[in-house]
Amino acid sequence: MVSNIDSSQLSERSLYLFKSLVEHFIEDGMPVGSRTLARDSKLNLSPATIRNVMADLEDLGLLDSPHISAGRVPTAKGYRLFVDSLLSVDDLNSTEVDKIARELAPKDDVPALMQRASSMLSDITRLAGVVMLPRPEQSRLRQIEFIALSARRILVILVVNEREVQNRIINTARDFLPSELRQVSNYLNEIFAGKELNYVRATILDELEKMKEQVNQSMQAAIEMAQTAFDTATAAGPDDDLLFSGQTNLMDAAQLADIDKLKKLFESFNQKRDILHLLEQAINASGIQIFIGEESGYDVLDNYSVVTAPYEVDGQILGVLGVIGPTRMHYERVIPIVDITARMLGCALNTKD
Amino acid sequence: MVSNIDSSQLSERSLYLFKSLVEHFIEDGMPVGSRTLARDSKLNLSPATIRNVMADLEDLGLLDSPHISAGRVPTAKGYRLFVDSLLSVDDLNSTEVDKIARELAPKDDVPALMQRASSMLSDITRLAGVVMLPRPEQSRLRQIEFIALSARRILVILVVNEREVQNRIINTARDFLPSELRQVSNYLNEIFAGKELNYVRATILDELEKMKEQVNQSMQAAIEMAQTAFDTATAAGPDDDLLFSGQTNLMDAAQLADIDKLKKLFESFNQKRDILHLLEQAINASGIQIFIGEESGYDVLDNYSVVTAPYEVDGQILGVLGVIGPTRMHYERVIPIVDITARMLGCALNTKD
DNA sequence: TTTTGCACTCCCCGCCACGGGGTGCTAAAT
DNA sequence: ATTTAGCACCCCGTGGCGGGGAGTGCAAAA
Repeated sequence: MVSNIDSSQLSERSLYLFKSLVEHFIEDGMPVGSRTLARDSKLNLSPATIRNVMADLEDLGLLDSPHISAGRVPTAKGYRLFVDSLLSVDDLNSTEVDKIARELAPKDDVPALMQRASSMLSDITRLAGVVMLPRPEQSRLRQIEFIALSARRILVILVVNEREVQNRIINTARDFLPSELRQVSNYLNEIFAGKELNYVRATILDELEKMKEQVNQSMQAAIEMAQTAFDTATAAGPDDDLLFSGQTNLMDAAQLADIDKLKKLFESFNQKRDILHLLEQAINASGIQIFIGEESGYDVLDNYSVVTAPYEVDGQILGVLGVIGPTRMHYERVIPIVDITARMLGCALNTKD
Repeated sequence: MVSNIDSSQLSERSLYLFKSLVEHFIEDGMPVGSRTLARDSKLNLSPATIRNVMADLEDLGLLDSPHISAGRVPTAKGYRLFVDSLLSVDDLNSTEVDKIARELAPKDDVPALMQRASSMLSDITRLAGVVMLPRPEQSRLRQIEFIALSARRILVILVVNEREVQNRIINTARDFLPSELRQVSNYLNEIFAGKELNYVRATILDELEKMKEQVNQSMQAAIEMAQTAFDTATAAGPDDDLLFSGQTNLMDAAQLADIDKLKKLFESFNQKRDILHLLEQAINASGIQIFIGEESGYDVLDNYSVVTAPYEVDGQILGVLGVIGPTRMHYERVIPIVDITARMLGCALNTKD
């Protein structure tokens, strides 16, 4: 982060050479030296000249050499410059766009849709895909119903956001009749309908608690049941709000040395914590967001980049999706894919409501 | 499978040596030769003698030598003999038993319990754990309810096996009043309650179809709705009936060559198909079941073993759980762990009902 | 400012030698 | 008839050595 390089600070030529170097490296993963660069770039420059330029770029922290006398390799800072200022994004080949559109047709329920979005991302990019599900804070309660399983075991059904359904089973201290349950749910629906889930939890339940003495017995029961229901509801929430797929794609080029890092990365996929935090950062900065290597602040991501885009419905951001792969990835391809997938997912979610 | 070796076909001594060889190899993963074996076994035999024995064992297909002049390594057939006749199973250290018991305390819903069982297995064995969820065939429908989301969108709730809940949203051709829905669900509950899900799908729905003309309009609606509900219900079923965990444990010892196999294995975890089939085989043979290497018939499992045990409630097998790891695993530890986890899971499921 | 020339560095590869751990076989010992 | 000793042999892993290749930095020429 310290002193990022701005493209205006460098000559046209340096930038051009830098760009081709990065492209070259992304292509075949080997440190690239002055000779190769001299050969491949249209500029008719001798290797020596290019060496000078490269030395300057190295001083600026854009390049690194694994050893003296190997070629140069882009640093995280280098990728940053490349991605921010130098990258010319591919136009997506229309069969791919079609494929995305087809897969994300709004034909079934939200979780399945999300799952397909994630698989899509990994399939097309041949990297790992990730989709962050809409955070529960943004879910509005639409309806609450109670069904008696037996006299004291009651199934609570929360309908959220028009399409999501959550269930809990709660055990009550005393028996309830079906008619009583209907009363309770009517009462709660009146209070809760349209409210935000967290708001319900944080505020309304407290208020209800306070007025508990002033209402009749049925309503007291209602309040208690609501409390238990939302209590257990909290617990189940933030567990599976990340959907990964295609992790195995990352095993492709893995060298012996990498496998250890890869293991750590996979573990952090399982724990979800780090990745979740990262995506939460991305949720606010609307538009494509790219985290390169350890600059993300999570050292499991050393040597890996994350490309994210938020998806939204009616201008309201619901979540984030993206792709995780080696820093040395084809950004020019990945970026538009992530971008368009986010848009299409937004559409798919929209038309369903 | 061709001509498995029976321990009675071999001399006491051969068996003893074979056993120590396997143990030795499991311990440190290197081919073991006559010298080492002569040194470590209490028998006072010269390496030469042991070489003779080993040559015999190799002829029987129990051992293999990676190259002439490396030590010997057990074959799948060898492991089979070892596991079937030679293995002395560890007593579980009581802190581990406690841990399992604590984690599998029946404190919450079935999916979470299953998930914890899987994590447990992988944590304690340091291998990959897998739990197969109760197959839908064995689920009895307990209750069916309809909730109106709007006039034409109806939430169907299936309560299955006392504790599982499934939801679908269906769209109807005409409007329904809540009172009408109550009628419908009463009607369907009367017919369906206690029936097996698949049976309902396969048989009852057909019968209903036939008698459709003879009943009144409400009942016709009921029949139609039941049809749609169970239609969509089928689709969602067999997707996530396997819970894996601790896959990353398998990356520990992975050599460069292994990583390719490992990738294939991980991919088959994702597709679930092969593993599912394997576990389905295990569901009938009650008790611990061990699949060694490619003898399972799935070549992704080449060099990996699967140790499984069915878990049951009231003598009724609900599913299978197990552990996947390199053929070279500590069976004497893994087996009792899988065994006891299956039992405890059974208990946990039982006390909840 | 760019290029040429040069000395230098480092990795990679093949080669060789060698030691260690193993083997099979045969002949001797028990 | 087993078991052991001895022997020749195998083959992997390591380490040292040399050369070729790719790349570098620097100084001097263009």
